[in-house]
Amino acid sequence: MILDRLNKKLVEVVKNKAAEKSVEISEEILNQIYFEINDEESHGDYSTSCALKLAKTFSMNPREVAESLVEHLTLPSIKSLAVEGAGFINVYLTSNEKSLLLKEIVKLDSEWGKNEKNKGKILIEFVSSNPTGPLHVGHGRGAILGMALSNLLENSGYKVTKEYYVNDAGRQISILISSILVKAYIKNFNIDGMYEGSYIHELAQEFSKDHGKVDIALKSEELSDDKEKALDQISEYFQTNHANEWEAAKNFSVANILDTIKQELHSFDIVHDNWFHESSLGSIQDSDSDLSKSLSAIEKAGHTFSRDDAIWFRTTEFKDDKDRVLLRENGEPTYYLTDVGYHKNKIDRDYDLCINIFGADHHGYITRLTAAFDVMKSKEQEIEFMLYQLVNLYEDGNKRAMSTRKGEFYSLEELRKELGPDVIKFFFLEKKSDHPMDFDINLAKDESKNNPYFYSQYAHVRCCSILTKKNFDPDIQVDDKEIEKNFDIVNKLLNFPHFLERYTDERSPHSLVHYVKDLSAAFHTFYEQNPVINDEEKIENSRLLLTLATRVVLANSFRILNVKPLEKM
RNA sequence: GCGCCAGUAGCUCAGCUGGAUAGAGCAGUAGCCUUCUAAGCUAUUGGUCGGGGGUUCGAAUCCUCCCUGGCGCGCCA
Repeated sequence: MILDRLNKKLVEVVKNKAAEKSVEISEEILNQIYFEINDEESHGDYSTSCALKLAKTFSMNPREVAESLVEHLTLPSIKSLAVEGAGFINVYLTSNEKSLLLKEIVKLDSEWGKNEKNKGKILIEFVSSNPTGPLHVGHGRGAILGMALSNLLENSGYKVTKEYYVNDAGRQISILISSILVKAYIKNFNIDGMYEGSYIHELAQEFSKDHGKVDIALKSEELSDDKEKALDQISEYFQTNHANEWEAAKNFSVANILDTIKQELHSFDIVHDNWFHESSLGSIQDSDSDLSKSLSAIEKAGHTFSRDDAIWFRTTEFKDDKDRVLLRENGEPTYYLTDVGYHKNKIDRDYDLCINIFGADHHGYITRLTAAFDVMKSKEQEIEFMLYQLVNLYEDGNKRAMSTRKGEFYSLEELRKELGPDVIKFFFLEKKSDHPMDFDINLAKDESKNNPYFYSQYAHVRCCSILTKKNFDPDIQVDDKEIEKNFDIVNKLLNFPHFLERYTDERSPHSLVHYVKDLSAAFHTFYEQNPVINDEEKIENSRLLLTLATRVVLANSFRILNVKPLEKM
């Protein structure tokens, strides 16, 4: 890549200069010796401010430093170099170099933008919503983010495993099963806190069809006034008196709801490689289970203590505000311990990096999970978190009301049926994830340039439409002037791999969306001002080259964003 | 009270590992269709980057204090 060559050369020249002057350049400054990509033609294709940073070390003024570096910065692809402003060095590439690079893009096609620089194994966990109901819009944001980030990471060489953690044990699941059994067998019985909604009704109906009549002796009058206690009493009742039905209902409902979730994710082209069940972590009684292994790992490291008959993890040693219980007074593991056990399992599967995508309301969890991870991990393993905030739906300028009378969030399925999956993906990815988002439904439905999704797709469609009429011919000469005329578009296309690298390192898929919008805008401008199909063969072929390269880059970007590029509209 | 995230144009947001005049879209204003889809393009109006200090050649970007908003602070999951 041209930028890599430039940077290598620059560092070499700077080091020579330092040797000549017998001065030492600090590591910190050395890391700042590089060229940046310009988005404005006035400063050339690339520029560096390294002369300003080196001024002190070299005890010269910045412009002098720049001048002395420029003398030695010669490469065949460079047309000219200039020292401008306070001491910036600007590089102008030859237009012939640009033409050659564009031809390279076209040749590489879907490979353009990929790199193999990174070798690590990454586990990325996302969605992981409880199998107690359908996905809501907020889950959708996490799902879409996770998928795009996975694609970005894979694109730059990482080996990525996408995983969904299924909370198929614990109290919420018990309440779900109770809710279904109650709905199936008892009339007019309702406790605050039980799951509701049409899906519960349907599951109950289907379950009772398969399992015939069951006599239930449970009476609401006998339950505690405390609704939380009452919920547990119901679970207990079923588990002792109707153990078979309980087991059956559990398997049936979890499988069913999980299936619904999986289908919804599939309609967004989101596919996990692995569905990890909480129940597979085993029990604390089994010393070979992940649960037990994780607990003893922390104990062995000397970070636990006993208090009130519970076992605690001294997480305050890891900047947590309070210590955390791992094993409860009653001998049962806390939710925290199961999560620690899950992460022990991830560690043992030998990933270099574990990325967790969490709803921002779970951010309080980061410190304690990191603490456990750091205690249990081996060598250079790392953990990283990405948070996503709420999505507010707006329509006609008003916030759209919550979906159900229970104040639940809008379901993802409803939104998808209203808008289609791809526009939702594009909109969700456009905003930084760790920021609450206002989603404008009217805008998402709009089919004009106001809607960035359509605007970007339309650029791709225009490329395709031209290319069906005539295609770029590599055997016909290209007019370098035509290439040079279109700085914006060429600059974006040539540096695509660098941009992707940055977005990967920054974990910022939203930047890729902005890139796509910018490239689309540059292409629309080009389209209006440069009729591609043309009598001048060389000019036509040059414009076809630009069109084809744009189509390649837009398609590759859409692929990473997990959005299907349209060829016709 | 403590912690995390944020406050940039009328609106929705980029820019934040410090760099050359703070960007885009919408909304506003003025233009462009016998020509590859006008589902588009061009020009233009609009900002003491929440406020005060500091660090330096240089701060929207780093540090610090304050103000405002969102979220979180269970032997729940």
